[in-house]
Amino acid sequence: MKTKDRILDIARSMISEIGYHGTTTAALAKRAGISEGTIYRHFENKEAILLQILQELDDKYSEFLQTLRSARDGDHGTIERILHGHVRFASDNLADLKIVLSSYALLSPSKQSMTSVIERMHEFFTECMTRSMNMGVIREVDVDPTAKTLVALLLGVMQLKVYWPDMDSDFDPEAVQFVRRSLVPNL
Amino acid sequence: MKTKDRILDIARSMISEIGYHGTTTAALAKRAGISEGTIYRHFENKEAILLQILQELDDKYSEFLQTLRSARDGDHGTIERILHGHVRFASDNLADLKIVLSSYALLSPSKQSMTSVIERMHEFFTECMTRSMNMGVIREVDVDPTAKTLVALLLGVMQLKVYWPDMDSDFDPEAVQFVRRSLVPNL
Amino acid sequence: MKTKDRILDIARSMISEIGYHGTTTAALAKRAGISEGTIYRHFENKEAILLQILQELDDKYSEFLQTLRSARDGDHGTIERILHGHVRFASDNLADLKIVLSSYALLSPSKQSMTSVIERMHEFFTECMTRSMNMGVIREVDVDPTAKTLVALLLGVMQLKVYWPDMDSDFDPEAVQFVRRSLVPNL
Amino acid sequence: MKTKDRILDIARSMISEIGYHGTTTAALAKRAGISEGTIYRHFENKEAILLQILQELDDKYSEFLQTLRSARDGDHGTIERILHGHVRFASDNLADLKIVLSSYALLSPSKQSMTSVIERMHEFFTECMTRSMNMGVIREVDVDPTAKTLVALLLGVMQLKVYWPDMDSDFDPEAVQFVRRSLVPNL
DNA sequence: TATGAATGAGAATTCATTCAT
DNA sequence: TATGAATGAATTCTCATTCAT
Repeated sequence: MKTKDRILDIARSMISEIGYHGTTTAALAKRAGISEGTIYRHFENKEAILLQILQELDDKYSEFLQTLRSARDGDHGTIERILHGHVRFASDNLADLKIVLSSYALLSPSKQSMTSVIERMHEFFTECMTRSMNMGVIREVDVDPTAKTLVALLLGVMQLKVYWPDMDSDFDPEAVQFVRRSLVPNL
Repeated sequence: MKTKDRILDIARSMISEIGYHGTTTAALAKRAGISEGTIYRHFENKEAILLQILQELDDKYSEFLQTLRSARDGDHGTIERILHGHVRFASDNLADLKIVLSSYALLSPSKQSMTSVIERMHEFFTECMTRSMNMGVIREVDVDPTAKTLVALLLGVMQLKVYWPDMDSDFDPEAVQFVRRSLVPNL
Repeated sequence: MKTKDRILDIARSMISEIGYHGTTTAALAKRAGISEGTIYRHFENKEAILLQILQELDDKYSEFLQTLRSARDGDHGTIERILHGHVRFASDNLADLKIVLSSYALLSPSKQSMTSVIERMHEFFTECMTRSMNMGVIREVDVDPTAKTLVALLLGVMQLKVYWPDMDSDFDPEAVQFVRRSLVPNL
Repeated sequence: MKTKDRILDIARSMISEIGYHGTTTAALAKRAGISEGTIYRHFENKEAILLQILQELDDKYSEFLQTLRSARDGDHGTIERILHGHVRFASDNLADLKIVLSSYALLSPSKQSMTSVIERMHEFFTECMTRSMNMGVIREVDVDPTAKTLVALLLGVMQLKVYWPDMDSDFDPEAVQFVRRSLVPNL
């Protein structure tokens, strides 16, 4: 693996475990088996490492939404697919999510990144729900605040996944059922 | 106000705004109008300040649950009351929640505190839902994972409240409706 | 002596000997018998130390000019007094001058400080020469460029004093004579 | 141009603009369009680059003195020629002079180089003035200190040229006149 | 000759904590 | 209780120099 990628990899796991401030360049270099100066050949400063991690997550989410969009067909399965997809996306990117969730209050790049994800998520949900409502596969609800509710639910699910990892097992399918019961008529 | 309380107060607002690491003892002392040494008359170290803030939040939540418990009567209104109550509790303690949410990944006392709140919340929801189910006012659902789903939803709502304050207005009632539709039969 | 003054004192001698960049905060602290952190209780950063030294030199020069102005009487002695005064001022503030001369190309505060001194010196010479010419005690010369010549001469004298200290002894009086011969008629 | 010369050229302009310490090998390599390692193919270390620049200035000055010496004829024009020549030499080698003037307090090679130039200048002036005095074209003065005064004047003129470039225009001829008035009898 | 990634010693600066008054 | 000067370990970042290719 290229040195730059090794730095990113180690940084990802360290920041997700002990936070941005707890991750010192000295410790990062040591764990990556390189000298401290080498970090600065690959990144302008420590924040740039965080930035790149966040950017990559942003890109991965964009790509994920792209996939969902292209697969969406409006039939009964859509909502499940969207929710399951998001829950899965969260599982696949736990470390990155941990980083965003734990740092976005403190570091402006993190905040921007998180806000961008949230807004795109909200927009996507609004879009899907409008479609589904027009097709009659979900109840008539106030789209915007309901989309926000879904965003909140998914944010919370991620939080629990990240910080209470023991409860994973039986939780996701029920969350999806919970949403289905609320949105799909005649269940 | 006693010096100790002033320190706590300033610390609360500073930590919630700029985080635990961003809050230096020097700045804290300056804003509190005391000398740096004085902080250490009242707290063993910086972490002890955070600890006390978290403990107070913990206590406030215990008290809040107590109130909910004593008011609970199992009739149709219960779920709304619980949810509204929690949403309100979040609004009333925004600064503290911001502190927990932004620091619990990084500092073990914060993590413990958060875990304790989550567990009690989960336990409380389980309790309430079991009761309500026995009384027939909510559908038959798998209690444990559904309680987790509710915890997740509330966690997410808090997050949005804390970090996306613009969306507050129309959001809470719809979230409650969302849950009601999912849980209350024949709506 | 107060800690701040001790820092300034040691800094003055170190910077004049080994330059601004050569003077590390670590060495400065060691020689001042304090810890490195203490420096930053008294100065915002390293440059602030240099700034203060320069400011003090600036003030001393202002005061010096004030003295010269109040003592000036326009008789034959004036030119000698001004030149001798400046030469003496240079001797009395060798360390500071060494600092300005060696750093003013590189550090903007130093440059500003030096420019300010040069401009005031030039202005003062212009003033004195105009007076003296009106009184007929010096020849009719083009005042402005001649004042610049005097500034240059004094700058050069300082340089030699600073960097070729062995030649001091017999040099100053002759420099004054040199100027007298050029400016005073019928010598 | 050979790589080595390119390095020297870029180094000259960079050091004269931002100083020796400000000129990093990384920036130097970048501006020269070569890799950092290449610098060390041509120079043992960073100081060696400075050394060579100084040596070249030294050589240029030797050559310049040679020219002056061979052109000297002792008649009335000599003093003007020497002074004008030096002023011109300064103008022609501004960047190098800036380097010496700004670094000779800090780096021993620079100091040596400067001392050598000053001493040769002093020696040359002594020589010329002795000759001229014997021929009766200048007044009877104490040669050694007067030569030092001339050195000082020229040093100062260079300083002003280098650091107060706006005043150039009308200054040089007057400086020469200033010296003539002081040294040439019956003016 | 040339490269450029890697080095590591050292620089400035920060900050929680201590302690004599 | 309160002060505030002093501490010193830790942190981020720089940069001349090396060396395998």
